[in-house]
Amino acid sequence: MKKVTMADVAKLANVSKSTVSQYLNKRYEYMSEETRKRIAEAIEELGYQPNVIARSLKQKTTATIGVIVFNMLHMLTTQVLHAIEEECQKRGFQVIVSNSGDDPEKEKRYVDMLLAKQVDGLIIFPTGKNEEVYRRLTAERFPLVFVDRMVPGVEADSILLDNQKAAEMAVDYLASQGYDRIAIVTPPLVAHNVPRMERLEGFRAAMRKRGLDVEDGNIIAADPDALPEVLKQRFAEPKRPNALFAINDLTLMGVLRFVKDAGVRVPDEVAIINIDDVPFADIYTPALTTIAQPTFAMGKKAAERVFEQMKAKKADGPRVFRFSPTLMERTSIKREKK
Amino acid sequence: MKKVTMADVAKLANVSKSTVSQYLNKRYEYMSEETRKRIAEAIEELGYQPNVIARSLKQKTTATIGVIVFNMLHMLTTQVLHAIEEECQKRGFQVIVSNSGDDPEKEKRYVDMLLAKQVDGLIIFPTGKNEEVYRRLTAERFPLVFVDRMVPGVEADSILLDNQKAAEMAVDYLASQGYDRIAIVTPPLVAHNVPRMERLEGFRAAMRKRGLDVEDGNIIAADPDALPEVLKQRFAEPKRPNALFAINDLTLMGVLRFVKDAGVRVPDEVAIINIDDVPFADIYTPALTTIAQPTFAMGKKAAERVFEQMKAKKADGPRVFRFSPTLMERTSIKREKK
DNA sequence: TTGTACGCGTTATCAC
DNA sequence: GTGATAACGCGTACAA
Repeated sequence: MKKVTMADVAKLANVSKSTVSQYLNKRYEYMSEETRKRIAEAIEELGYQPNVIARSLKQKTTATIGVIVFNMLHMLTTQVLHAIEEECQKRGFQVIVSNSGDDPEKEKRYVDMLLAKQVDGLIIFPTGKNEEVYRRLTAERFPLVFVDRMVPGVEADSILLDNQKAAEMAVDYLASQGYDRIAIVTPPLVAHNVPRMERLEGFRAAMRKRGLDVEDGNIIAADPDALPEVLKQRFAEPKRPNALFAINDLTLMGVLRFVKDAGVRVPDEVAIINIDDVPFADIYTPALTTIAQPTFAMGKKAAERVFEQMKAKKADGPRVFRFSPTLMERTSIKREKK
Repeated sequence: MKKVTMADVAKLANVSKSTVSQYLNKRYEYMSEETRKRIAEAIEELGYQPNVIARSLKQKTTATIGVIVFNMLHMLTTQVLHAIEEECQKRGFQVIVSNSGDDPEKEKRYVDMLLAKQVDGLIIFPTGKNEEVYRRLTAERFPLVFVDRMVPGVEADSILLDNQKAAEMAVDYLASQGYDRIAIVTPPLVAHNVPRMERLEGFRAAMRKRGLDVEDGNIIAADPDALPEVLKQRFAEPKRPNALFAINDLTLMGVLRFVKDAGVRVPDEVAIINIDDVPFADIYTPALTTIAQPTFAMGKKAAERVFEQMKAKKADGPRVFRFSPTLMERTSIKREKK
């Protein structure tokens, strides 16, 4: 069934393969009205579908880009992916998605597989622990864009949230409403996780600027699962925080779990703000004030950059794109406190 | 850089392309220890990467499957996709993801594109409005699996929730706790959307079995956006429902929006249950009782079926796989009411 | 305007 | 054991 080839069409239309090829590539000027019609009919009759593989072999381009993410289940990933896919479809490209599960070994394997499949570009949500692999790519000027995290020492386009600003936004808003004992809640801090560190740094800087203390006890780092317990302990100590800044949606879940279990009232006893605009933010009680990432714009940009790199064979210098977060003011923070 | 080909390796190792090919396909018996070593070295030295495209052209198989979903942003989609990807990676396959946005035209285009790219199989979350396309596929015995929705009249493997059972589960649980005025909340009912109809049917059947009335006013169908308003009106009428059964996560959001805005207390004034285990179910107050779909198992099965179809060239008869939902008992329903 | 011949990188089939 | 040589399906000079 699928064995209909150009040759078959040519034969039926009484022309040569090359003419059919011309037709397929819309170079109609090179043929008579007559033959054009015959070819069209032949194609229709046979239900001919060009074999993209054969074309790729010749042209060394597959109209496919590879995306490797470190966690497919993250909402951010889903949304960015969605935008990437949309942007690619517009250009007739398709997307191969791979999930590294944050495992550098897997990530490396997938890069190789994707390369072997001759993808025209790569968008990676990097584990961050494969410098050599990334570098090999950039050295060859292979179209590459990092998303969400960036890799120090690797010169590639990177699409990132303006993490410092996001943290600052949180602190500023909280402080402006009169909160002074603000704690940051984060997954364990690891140096290679740039955004995490940037958010912490932004937090520190903003607190300093506002003349607020950052006590050690108010940097709460724990795995999401352990978080409720850790928070419980912290709240048993003196000088409880009166505001919690969750660094992402996962830690937010830990925070919410805690306030629910411990019966801590929001925002009366503690205010909550977080990065990532979770879908249930405004049906939650109280509605959650959040700092949203422009996920769609980020995905779109990522795709655009790959295409630009594909076009411009010369490297126009890797760039870092910082996207501004948006404060979604709701009610998990009391206004004008004090 | 990437132009290292088999010929280069062959030259460097002083053998012919065929021998290199043998080596690559691990047919070591056919060569001396000696040459084998030389080839290995040559490959290493040149950093040779086989060109999968060329191989595909010859073998007519791409180790790639295509997935077309109707809404990439749905959580169900994400989770099923994740399982599919994992299952494919195990077998060295990769996944091209396309989003139809529930637009039949787009869906059709993507099927064609994917076919042109010679994918070895297709997993589709179907719009349901492309019967001819689907049928063309099954007629050619092309490996095809439907997920989430099924298409009447098209004989293909389908991975589905046991929708009747899910609805029954909701009604049974609600009834067993003493609720009698149960309303079903759903997006607009359209005939080609099989799961939606099945859930409604299951609801009706279960109510009948329990001897409960289904008043017209208690079948609440509206677009998610309009839902809060529609519910508000319904609750202004006499004989309010004392329990709401949301058919999926989207309508659940509408329901929650409504109870929040209208200040209706859950579960005191109205109980809530829904299909789809939303991530915030147990940090919500009250914790949401839900009926979870085994998304991971469903995705895994979908992938497995494609592979089985690929293997067994003869059609072993299309099958429908019904997955049993799980009741996640939480607190949005009062126990032992009355 | 249309046809011929060759190349793309592999694999398969035979000889040697 | 190893090596020519012919496919695979399409694009493209170049010739006609």
